[in-house]
Amino acid sequence: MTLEQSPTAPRRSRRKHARPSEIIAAALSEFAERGFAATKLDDVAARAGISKGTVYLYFADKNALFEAVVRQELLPVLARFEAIVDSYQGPSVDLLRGIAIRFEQVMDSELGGIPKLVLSESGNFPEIARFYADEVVARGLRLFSSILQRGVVRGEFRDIPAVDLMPVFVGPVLMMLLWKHSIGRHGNVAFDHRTVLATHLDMFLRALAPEAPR
Amino acid sequence: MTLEQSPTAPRRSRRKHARPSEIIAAALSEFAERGFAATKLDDVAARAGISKGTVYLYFADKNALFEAVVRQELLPVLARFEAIVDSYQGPSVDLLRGIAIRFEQVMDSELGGIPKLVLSESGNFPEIARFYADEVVARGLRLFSSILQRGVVRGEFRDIPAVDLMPVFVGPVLMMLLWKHSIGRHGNVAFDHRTVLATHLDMFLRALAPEAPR
Amino acid sequence: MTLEQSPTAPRRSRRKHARPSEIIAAALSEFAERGFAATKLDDVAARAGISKGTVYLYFADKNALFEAVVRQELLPVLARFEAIVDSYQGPSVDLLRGIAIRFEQVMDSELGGIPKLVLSESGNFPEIARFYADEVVARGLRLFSSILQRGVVRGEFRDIPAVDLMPVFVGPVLMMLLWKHSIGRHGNVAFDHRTVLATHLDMFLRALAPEAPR
Amino acid sequence: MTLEQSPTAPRRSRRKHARPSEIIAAALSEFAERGFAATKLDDVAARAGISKGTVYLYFADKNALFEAVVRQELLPVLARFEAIVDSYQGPSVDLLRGIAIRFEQVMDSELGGIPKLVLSESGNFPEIARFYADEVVARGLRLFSSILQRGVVRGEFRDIPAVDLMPVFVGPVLMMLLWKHSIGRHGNVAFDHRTVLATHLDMFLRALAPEAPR
DNA sequence: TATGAATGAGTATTCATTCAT
DNA sequence: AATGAATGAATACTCATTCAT
Repeated sequence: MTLEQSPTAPRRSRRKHARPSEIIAAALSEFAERGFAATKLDDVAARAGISKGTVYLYFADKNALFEAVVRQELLPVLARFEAIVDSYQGPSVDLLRGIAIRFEQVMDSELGGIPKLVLSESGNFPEIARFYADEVVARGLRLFSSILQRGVVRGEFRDIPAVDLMPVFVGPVLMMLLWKHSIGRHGNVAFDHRTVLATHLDMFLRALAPEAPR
Repeated sequence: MTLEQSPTAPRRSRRKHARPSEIIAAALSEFAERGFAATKLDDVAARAGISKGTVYLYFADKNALFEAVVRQELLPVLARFEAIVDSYQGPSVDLLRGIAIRFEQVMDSELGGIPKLVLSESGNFPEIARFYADEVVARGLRLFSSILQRGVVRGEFRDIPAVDLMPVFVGPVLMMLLWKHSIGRHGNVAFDHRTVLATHLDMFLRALAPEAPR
Repeated sequence: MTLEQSPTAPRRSRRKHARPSEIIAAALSEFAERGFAATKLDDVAARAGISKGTVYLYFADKNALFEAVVRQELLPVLARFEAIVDSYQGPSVDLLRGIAIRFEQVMDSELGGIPKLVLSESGNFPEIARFYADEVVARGLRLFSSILQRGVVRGEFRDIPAVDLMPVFVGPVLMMLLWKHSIGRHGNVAFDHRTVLATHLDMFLRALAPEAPR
Repeated sequence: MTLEQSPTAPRRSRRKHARPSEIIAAALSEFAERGFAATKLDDVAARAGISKGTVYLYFADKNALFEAVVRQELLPVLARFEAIVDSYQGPSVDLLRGIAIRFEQVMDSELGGIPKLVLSESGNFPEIARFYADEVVARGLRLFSSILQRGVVRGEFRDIPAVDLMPVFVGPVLMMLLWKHSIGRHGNVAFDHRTVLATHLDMFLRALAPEAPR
């Protein structure tokens, strides 16, 4: 009888605060899988284990949910990246390697769906696109720029404008990310993350190294 | 009888044959802008200058139209690339440069929207994704591989597996492409195609060059 | 065989122009019966003999339909009243009687539901209320005022401000109208239009007559 | 023990008994403003200063609340009117004047919204309509009839059937009432209660007066 | 009693698809 | 061939009602 007081009993109140993020997580999966328009709130709710109406207790409408997904998931990641760079002491080459490795980790989480989402929906959500461009990409660019500066100062890197270099650095990583969340799931072409990114990093650092002195 | 020679008569029948591709072109623009689900056939028809019902004279349904867009637009481009590579004679470095430049041209055409489209919709169109992976990417990989081989044989390139290298080569190009067709339209971050891709090519070739002999 | 060309054949094109007013008529009935919020567009469509979607070909949404019902049905009636008054020549007493009789006719048509509707929904449709106040009531007041003036000039009526007198004249008529479209349909109290309004008119004219000279 | 004498303790239990009528008052305002279907129980609860769930402690459902609003608010008023008439001694003309004045007072209270409500919702609540017709209107008619009788007996009024006369007497009053609670809130037509009703009463009594003997 | 989180039936609205002209 | 009016299935969103706390 007393066993009925199982540890899951206070489900209601405990879940209350978890709800928004549970919903966001479910929504991210669905949006990334099908895109905004093709995602049914019914499915989001089902995946979150709640009913349709409950979604509306926490988000005004489908758009607001979408925006929450993009905004709330990305910023913490960026902040973590910035913290790492700020506190780092050793050689810039290792810093860049560390960043690349963490990128891979993000890629393997559900978070990896967000870039695909923003890309796909920027036509329908100009504000999200602007947010992403100004808050994520621009911030990422500053971060990348500071890493480069550091390397240049320390004589480890050639001095190339960060705006021109970032797409070169990010492009292959992003491509693998998108690949994994879209086409890569089907068909028979198999890229191997590890070796691709290792190759990329090797090439990138090799090409960034200062000219060998004669 | 003589009326048949009116100047408008031939225009009609001429258009008759152009219709499908006019519709495909219109559909590509709309799909790329909004995604499959959010695109209304009304808008496609309007953009093609015809009525909604007419679309159904040429395409069974919206899905068929989408598949036609992806299939019919891409294959000719690929074929052209293959022809170029097959007939090329000079140094591999120049070949790679030439490919990169043509890539940029594709990027600037409406065709650039297709990768974004396939990416976005692969969750909803597994067949398209498979088609793209197997017919486009795999074929592109073979092409890229043959260029690399050529360079290796001629002593111009280091010998690195094409599967690992292609994402490194394509990633930055694709990224600029996607950027241009999505986020880049909004916000204040401005990448410059020319310099980014020039930087990329320079870095790539530099890193691919054989080790300088001591 | 040739009989197939029955006179109902061109149903499609003939109805096209009739559709909006058919829908408005159906909507008036439903709105008047149940009120705006409780009316289902499905029911409106069914009553008009069309499908739900068709309503949206002619009206942007439920609100627009409601506004069309109120606006398009009332103005013609008002105009007819004004025309009658303008062209009338005889004694003002008879004019007033004529007006009252026509009022009764309106009452017996579906149009009678509109005042009830405007009344009921003025809280939710301030614009409709304003339109009704300024375009219908104010115009009616001017009309009533001109009739009164006429009578005063001709020595038939005492001189009482129209703003104060109109509710006295209209109130009983309106009450019978509302009664008929609402409570009167239920319960066991039976007012008889004819005698009530005859009594009203008699009382009104009697009270409006100039003091008998001593 | 002594804590029970805290000043807040009695307030609570005092309110406990007031709750239903507080809810009814709040509901009346909301129903009158928006109609039954468009009224949200959330808003009623908020206006009553309680939570939505609490409404269900006192009323089975929204319908029951609506019926309570109409039933419980009207009957006491009617009873008061009847008491006044029963105990009145003086001239019938003054009685009628007194009734009219009290009518005005009711008009200015929230109670004035009830007729509008019953009118608007009689289509959806036949029982309410029947109740109103049989319990309120019929009873009012009896009341009015007894006043008339009194006047006729005393030689103050002409003898006109009450069924025909009541709408003439009530119509203008009701119209001002409805006006105030609906259209009159918007637009620029301004009727002045006092003078309109004074005019009405004057006209009515003048027309009801017996023919002057020659 | 009182709360307010959760539910899901009910509706407005959209849009791919059909088909009479 | 081409049209565009008509359809109705599909889906976002609301809100009365329930119930664990």
